[in-house]
Amino acid sequence: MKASVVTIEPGGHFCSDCAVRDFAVCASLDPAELREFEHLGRRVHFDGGETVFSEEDITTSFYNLLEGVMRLYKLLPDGRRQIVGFALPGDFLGMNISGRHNFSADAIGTVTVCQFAKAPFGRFIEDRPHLLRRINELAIRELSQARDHMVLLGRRSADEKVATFLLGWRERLVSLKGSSDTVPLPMSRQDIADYLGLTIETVSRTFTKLERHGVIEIIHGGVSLLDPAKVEALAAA
Amino acid sequence: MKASVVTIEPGGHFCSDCAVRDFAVCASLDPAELREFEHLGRRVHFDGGETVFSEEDITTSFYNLLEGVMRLYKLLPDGRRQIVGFALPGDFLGMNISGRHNFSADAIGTVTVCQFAKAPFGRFIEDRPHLLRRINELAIRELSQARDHMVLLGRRSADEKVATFLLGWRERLVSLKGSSDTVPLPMSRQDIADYLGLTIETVSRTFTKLERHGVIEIIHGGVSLLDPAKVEALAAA
DNA sequence: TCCCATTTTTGATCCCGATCAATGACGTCG
DNA sequence: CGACGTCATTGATCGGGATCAAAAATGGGA
Repeated sequence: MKASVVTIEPGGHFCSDCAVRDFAVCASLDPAELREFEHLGRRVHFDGGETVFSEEDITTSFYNLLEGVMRLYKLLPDGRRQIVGFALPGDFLGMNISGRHNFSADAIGTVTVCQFAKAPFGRFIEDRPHLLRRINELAIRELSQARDHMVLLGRRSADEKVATFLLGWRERLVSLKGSSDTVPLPMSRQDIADYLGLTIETVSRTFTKLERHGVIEIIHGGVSLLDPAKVEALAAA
Repeated sequence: MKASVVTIEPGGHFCSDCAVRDFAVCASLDPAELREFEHLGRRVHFDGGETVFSEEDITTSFYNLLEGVMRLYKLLPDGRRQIVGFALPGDFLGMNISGRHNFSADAIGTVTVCQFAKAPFGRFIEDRPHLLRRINELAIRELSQARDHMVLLGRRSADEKVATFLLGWRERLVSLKGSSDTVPLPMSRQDIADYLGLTIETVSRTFTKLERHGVIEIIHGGVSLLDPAKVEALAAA
């Protein structure tokens, strides 16, 4: 994990043709507000493996993910890692009440974020309840996902975990890029293991087992769901 | 789990002398608003074991817990249960975006809630951004707790889980009732197991082991922390 | 192209926590 | 008070997933 070397894009970007305009926080803003909002955020790039912010860092910015995938995780003092989620375009990161981030966030592959300084963003929200409502909506959705993930971590077997992960990840990609039985997996096996509360070996073995049974095909950078119904049956169990 | 037979208190309750006035959602309301707010909620009692609302039920009310403890949980189709949290006085329940509750909630022992019909409550929030901000704050705090719990479920050993649970539960009680090394545990061993992603036997054995080592004393309806530092050491590991 | 570092897969073995089973401790009701 | 139902504890055994170890695949970079 190297130091976070960011590159700042020159100007010339407009919220109105932003890729996540319609489903990120900014979806709640009207065209006039959007022009004002535009001045608050700036696009920043991160390379794969770079850390965007760390747990316990004082929060100075919020982030709107525009492109790429991020892993969000917490570490125990002895180095054990739990990935609490993967962020995709449209996800809004950095909200907290302690003034510090409560998890770390790394880029997986190249990432583009829209970065907002905390204070100006806070002032902008102040008299725009619809934006606050939007943020609240996103928080509540995340909370629901977090609870689902607790069930997975606490009560599901390795097979169920992997099957549930594949379906859930596919579902999220579907809503971004449309339906497909080919599921790209930009994250490493170790990332998947740390997300599912397993070891890398168990994840690898489970993938291999699913492939042997003709349920999936392991392809470069992802898997292909040969028998989606079977995957769903495994996840439902 | 019997049918939820509720008893509705007669009138005569005032938000101004409500026990949770200062730290629940209503903490964000000024005295004038509070008088209006008063008409929206009504106090309802539940006996131990009664279900206040169920996962997948259409949300018709929100709840502000006034007295008692609740278990919040999700069930898998085959009956496995994951408790996603315990609610204490001041906790606000029922927010969701799907229009359905995404977990079930039972009373553990006798419980009093302040129940709000969804529509009037929604209307009341509409032009009161400070209340919305308060709700958002509570959601974000819960999200942070949810992430902490994911780390526990995915990456901690049984001993660590139990020690972390005891400390976390004590901490929550401290902020309600003040400090004490005696930790009341109103929930059953099965509840604790389903919260920690363990079996009842493992929870029981871990308690016994901690007692044998002189770390805790198991008392009627709870435990006493004989060596809090040792418990913290176990939880930190 | 080959080399070397990293990641993934596969194999062998172990152990923590689950499961199966029985006993003990309460509380409640007749 | 004693019988019974529920919950908690304890014991014996099992097994899923972890750990330890090595081989295979992948991917840059010179």
